[in-house]
Amino acid sequence: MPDFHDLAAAPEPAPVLSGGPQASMENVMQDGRPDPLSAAYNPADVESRWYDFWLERGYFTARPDQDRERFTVTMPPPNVTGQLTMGHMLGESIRDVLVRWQRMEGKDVLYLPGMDHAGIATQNVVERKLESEGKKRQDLGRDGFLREAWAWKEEYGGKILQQLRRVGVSVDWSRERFTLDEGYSRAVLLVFKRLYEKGLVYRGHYIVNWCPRCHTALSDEQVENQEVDGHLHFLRYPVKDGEGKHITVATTRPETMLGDVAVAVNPRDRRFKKLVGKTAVLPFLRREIPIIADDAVDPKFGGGALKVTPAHDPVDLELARRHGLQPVVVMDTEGRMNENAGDFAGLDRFEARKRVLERLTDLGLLEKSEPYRFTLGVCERCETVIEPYLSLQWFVKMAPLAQPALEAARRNQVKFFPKRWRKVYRHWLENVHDWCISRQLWWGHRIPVWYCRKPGCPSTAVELERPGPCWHCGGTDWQQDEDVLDTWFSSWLWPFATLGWPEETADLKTYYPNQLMVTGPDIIFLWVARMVMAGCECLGQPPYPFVLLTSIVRDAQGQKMSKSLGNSPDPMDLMDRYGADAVRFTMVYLTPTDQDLLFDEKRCETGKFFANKVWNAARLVRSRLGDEDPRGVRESGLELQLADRWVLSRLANAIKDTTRNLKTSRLNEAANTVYHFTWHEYCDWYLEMVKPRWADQAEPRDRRVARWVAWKVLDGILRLLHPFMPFVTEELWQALPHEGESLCVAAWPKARRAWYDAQAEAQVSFLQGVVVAVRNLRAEMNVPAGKRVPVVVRGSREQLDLLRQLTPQLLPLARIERLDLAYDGLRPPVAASAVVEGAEVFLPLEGVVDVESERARLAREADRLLTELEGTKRKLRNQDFLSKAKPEVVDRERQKLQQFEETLEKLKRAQEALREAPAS
RNA sequence: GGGCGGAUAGCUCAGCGGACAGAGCGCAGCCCUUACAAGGCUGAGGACGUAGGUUCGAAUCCUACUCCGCCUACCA
Repeated sequence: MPDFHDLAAAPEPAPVLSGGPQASMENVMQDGRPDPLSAAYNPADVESRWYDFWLERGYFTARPDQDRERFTVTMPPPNVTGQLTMGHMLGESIRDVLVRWQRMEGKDVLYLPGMDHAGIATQNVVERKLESEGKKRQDLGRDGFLREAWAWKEEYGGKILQQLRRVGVSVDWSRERFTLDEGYSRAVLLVFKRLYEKGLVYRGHYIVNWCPRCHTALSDEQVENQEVDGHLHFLRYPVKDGEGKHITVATTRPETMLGDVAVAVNPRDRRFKKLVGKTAVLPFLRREIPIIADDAVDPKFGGGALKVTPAHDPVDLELARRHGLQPVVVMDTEGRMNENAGDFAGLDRFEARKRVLERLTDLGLLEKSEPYRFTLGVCERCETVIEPYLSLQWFVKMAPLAQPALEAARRNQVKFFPKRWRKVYRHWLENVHDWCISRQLWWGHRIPVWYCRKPGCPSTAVELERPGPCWHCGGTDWQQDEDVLDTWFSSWLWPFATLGWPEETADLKTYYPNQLMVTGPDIIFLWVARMVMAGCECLGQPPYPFVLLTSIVRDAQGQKMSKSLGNSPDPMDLMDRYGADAVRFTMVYLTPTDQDLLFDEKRCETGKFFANKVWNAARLVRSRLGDEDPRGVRESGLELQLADRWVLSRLANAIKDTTRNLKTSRLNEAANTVYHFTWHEYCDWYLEMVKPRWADQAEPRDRRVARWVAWKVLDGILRLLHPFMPFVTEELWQALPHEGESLCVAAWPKARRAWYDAQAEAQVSFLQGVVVAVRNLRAEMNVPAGKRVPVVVRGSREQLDLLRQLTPQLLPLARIERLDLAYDGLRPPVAASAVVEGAEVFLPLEGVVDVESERARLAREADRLLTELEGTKRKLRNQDFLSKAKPEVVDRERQKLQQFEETLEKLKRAQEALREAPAS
């Protein structure tokens, strides 16, 4: 077995189950020794054991010095404030499946973990903590607060990473990164500086999304849109010298009228022709504001006139700038009306809205209020209503950065799976707005911009360190910008800043670009697109060639799982109750390729029961292996039986399908393939068929074959399953004869060409048909489950020979007492019967069976077949079908016809035979 | 307003041009058969959202519609 890691010095693996100290179960193996594998699988017991073992052996540590193909994936860094969610659980399961699979394929794997400092979220948490102590961040000052935040990070920050260990993620902890650690911070500041120098970072007064509760600006992507039922209010502004005339504007935010500087109408709107150029008088403040004409005004909306509030609306700001109008800010950073709001100063914006409406009503200036449905922006962190707010902020000019990112996708240098997300990505990049990156917070990367404080000196320096003397005035009194950078301004560097960039580290050279990104489609804009932009900008190539977008986890009602809704189970609790393997497997097994995952925790039983099934299959094989060591056995020297050839062929197919599904990112299909093969082929059929060959009285040479095949296939199953269920598979693999020291570095199985055996598959499929037919007849005829029955089969010589060969293995499968093969062509006089691939299976009645019900059953069966037959005949009578359909399709139809006719013929004879039978 | 998904068994999904439409869970019946009751066997259950069209043939391709979900947008 190839050994992919430099582990020559590693000692033998701990004999965990091979008679280890925990072997305390009462089960006894055939040879009388106690069996350490308990009858019921206990995940907690097993799962606590292996993670440290893997870590100690360094299996997860990437080795860039080795000459192997590499496979690099970075973990989307969870927030330091984080709690493991079901979304993480899914993402981590998927990533770890792929990573473990690639490791078993022999690649040099780097799965890099880390955390995000999560500016707003963390600052909120720390502020809340201070609040509970009766303190505010301002009391501590900036440095004091940061000390507090770091202390908090040290204490709680790694909690989610601890939780991830529980999941079993095979990450390289030696390369763990934090977006606020020293080297990483340097990379962030450097990118800011470089973009500034290229003119792609600029500072300016614009309308930003302001959260009055978090006291900071947000990017567009950090605002969530909610549909709300509100009102559209129609306000009347008196026209100066208008002889009592008014102009009516419509708004959902009446309080912003206090910041109005104009009323705008569409220049082509005849209704207002005479008013353009006149002056309106703003109620309360008596401010005289011009009535202007601008194309941006939609004459069909509201009354056709737009109130212009440049300090509180982006469209209005642009419009005002076109007309040289000065904005008036009427709110403070808390969302309260400020001194420009006249009598309303000091009121909260919503209170002010109420009062404005009341007083307008009193003055007869509120024309009407109509119910109106519109979208409202709320802060993604605290759900506070966002206030569009004019302020001085830093921005990234996005269009130039977007071009290479678009190009990369166009050239397929970045591919998306499922494909449709590419469109989403492209659409966003094509319409991207500039990115507001300054945040009025303390926790984060402080903006590396310095302003000379000498009065009148205009110097601004962008430097990672405090600059030397001012080149303009010679002063040294620099004031650093108070703001920090948006968290995503650091996250977008994740695929390479984690590898040491901007230093030319060995890691960077080896592991950039990464091979894969696995994340949720909800952060394509926020993160994925930006990472591609940053990768192209900083390293000249995209950070990874492939993005796998996972399902979003929702509850059974389709609602997104979230803490606030309380509809998300705690993954830790699930793992306690079902086992980490079970939850992992279930998530992957359930996740649809291109849809959200509606999750119900009860589904974890699928994984739990499956783990138990595998556990027990291994227990069986292990006990029947006796003291035989199958490892030395040469496959070529074995005389394989039909069942052996069949199961090896099925294994080959399972390996092929699982591997293909992993390659094409159909993880659920991959899980499904292993599940089905293990349970419904290996366990249900092979292990059942092989049991008689293990018996004491069985022929020793063949017993050896049966043992070897059972072991070999199980070994293959454990390998295939390991990425999905790392703990239980390692436990079992160690407990069975194995080569190498850990399953997680064992080779991914290869399907041997010689294993494929179409003939064996066809033959076993026939035998299964016979068994199922007998079971079916028994059930239909209400034969008591425990009763053994005689069975007679008529059929071709080949069919009968096949049955004869396998008779001993077949009998227990259908509780058959005696299998009579009618080489003489005789049929039992009175029997229930079924047809399998042309062969007739008889369950002689002999009082066991009710003749009437068998007649009815046969009639039903014949009826059904007749319908089929008719359909086929109809097709074959159709000239168009015969001439236009593909020849092989026509041919298949002819075969069907023949088969139906034969079967029907046999059913009829069975019916005739019963007609002569005495009623029971 | 634009865009994207979805609609198939009670539930969650697979099938995406040719044989009575499949799986898992759930349900019903029978079984504690010495790996597993976290198990085994058997079974019931479906106008493939609606209406048209293309085709020898449609759950599958096209068009329209209905209903759900998501994303996006400077009609205030």
